[in-house]
Amino acid sequence: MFSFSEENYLKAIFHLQKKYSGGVSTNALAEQMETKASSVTDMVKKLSDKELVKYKKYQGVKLSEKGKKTAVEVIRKHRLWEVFLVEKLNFSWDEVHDIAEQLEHIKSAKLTNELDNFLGNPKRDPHGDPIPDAQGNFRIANNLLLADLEKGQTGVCVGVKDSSTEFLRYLDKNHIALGKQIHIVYKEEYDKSLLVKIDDKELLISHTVSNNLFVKPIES
Amino acid sequence: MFSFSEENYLKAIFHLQKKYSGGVSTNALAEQMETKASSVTDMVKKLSDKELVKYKKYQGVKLSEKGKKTAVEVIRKHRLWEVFLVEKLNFSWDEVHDIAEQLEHIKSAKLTNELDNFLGNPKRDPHGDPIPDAQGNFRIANNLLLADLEKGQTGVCVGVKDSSTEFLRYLDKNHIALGKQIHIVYKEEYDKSLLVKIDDKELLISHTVSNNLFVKPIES
DNA sequence: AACAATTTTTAGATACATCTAAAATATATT
DNA sequence: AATATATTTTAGATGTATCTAAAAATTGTT
Ligand SMILES: [Mn+2]
Ligand SMILES: [Mn+2]
Ligand SMILES: [Mn+2]
Ligand SMILES: [Mn+2]
Repeated sequence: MFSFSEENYLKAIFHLQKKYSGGVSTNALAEQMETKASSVTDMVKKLSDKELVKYKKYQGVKLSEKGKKTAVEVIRKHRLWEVFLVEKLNFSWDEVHDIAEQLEHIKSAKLTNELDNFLGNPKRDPHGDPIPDAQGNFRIANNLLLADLEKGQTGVCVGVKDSSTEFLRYLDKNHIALGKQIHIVYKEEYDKSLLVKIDDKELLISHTVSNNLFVKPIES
Repeated sequence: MFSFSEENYLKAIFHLQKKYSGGVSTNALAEQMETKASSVTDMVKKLSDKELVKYKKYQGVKLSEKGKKTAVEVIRKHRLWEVFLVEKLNFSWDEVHDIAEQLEHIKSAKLTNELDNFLGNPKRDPHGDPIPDAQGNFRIANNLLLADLEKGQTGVCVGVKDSSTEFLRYLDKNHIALGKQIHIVYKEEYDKSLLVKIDDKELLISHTVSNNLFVKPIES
């Protein structure tokens, strides 16, 4: 099959395509992969030879159907393993990413699908990111950010956009977790900071934070 | 840490040391690793530089304490993952080895130890092989082979020496499994074949088979 | 349109793990 | 002890993934 490196590039291109829909630039990929542009060019040529991406010199890359399928399979494995680590092995949500980076490369369709069943076919990983099914379909969408809600609205926290250890620990510290209701008491126009109410306690959060929290608004 | 390749060599040396206690020869290692003697020499030099093995030209290799510790850690992971696959994910004992070959290289002490606890700290893997604890101690020994028992004796099947798919499927077909009692009705001196009784049914097995089954004799 | 700055590619090098073929060493046989 | 055979090592090559430095192409600015 494909090497770890190839799979990691495919995953990175998949994520960057959301932002750069006209084609992912060499530099953008280099930054994401924490490597040099020249290395990216080398790898992109190889992926192109294997028909995993469409690539024309100086014009960036896009995933082919085959490339997209492979990327989604890797993402599926990554997120299922994260659920396993948190649900079954007592890991906290800020500890699982690096291990999932390793586990996502294990090759066995049966393993992936049995793991999925064992975990009860979860639709989201511990950070609220959607888990594609065995056919590669994402069954839910992360729509709204907390920053998009208005004063008076309430949303249930369903995911995080930033899943860095730092952000996750900030959330833990302030008792913000997936499933919690967040009510917007006041929105400061100047810096877009929010005064919110969680578990009947008031908390002031910055736009940086509210812009990294996905919510599902509640009808009121 | 160490590369997959380095870890696989350490594991192979560990297993071969039982047979070649005076030092594992380059050719023996090459055969085990399914590679060329020249490749083995290259790798052995690298392992020696890293002080994982003791090596003198033309005299074979032995694991250092550090090398042995690393090998045992890899074996621990391999066998724990095999238990996980069989006990939790509905794999049969002849399907797990190749996947465990991948999973044994995942680097996370916490993962290994949490997995161990999750599985109830098993002492044996699905093939009856002993699983070392977090300190590297094997808590049980595979002592006797069925072929070593005499006419009239009974043993409980506790492990397999050969864990190839072919042998495991042969055992399944003949309803021989770990935990089963095997009584020796008659031993043919000419070819060492055995007439045994399992679940009150008689079965004729060859020396090849009886020499690959570990048993714990029952007092009678 | 010309020049400057940025981006991207190419050329050439390094490290790893492997190979083949040849040389060196050790072991077995007469 | 000399010779033949087997084992092991060395020398040199290949493929992958990475890097630095230089060249080429694109984009932005006067
Ligand atoms: Mn992750
Ligand atoms: Mn990865
Ligand atoms: Mn195994
Ligand atoms: Mn292995």
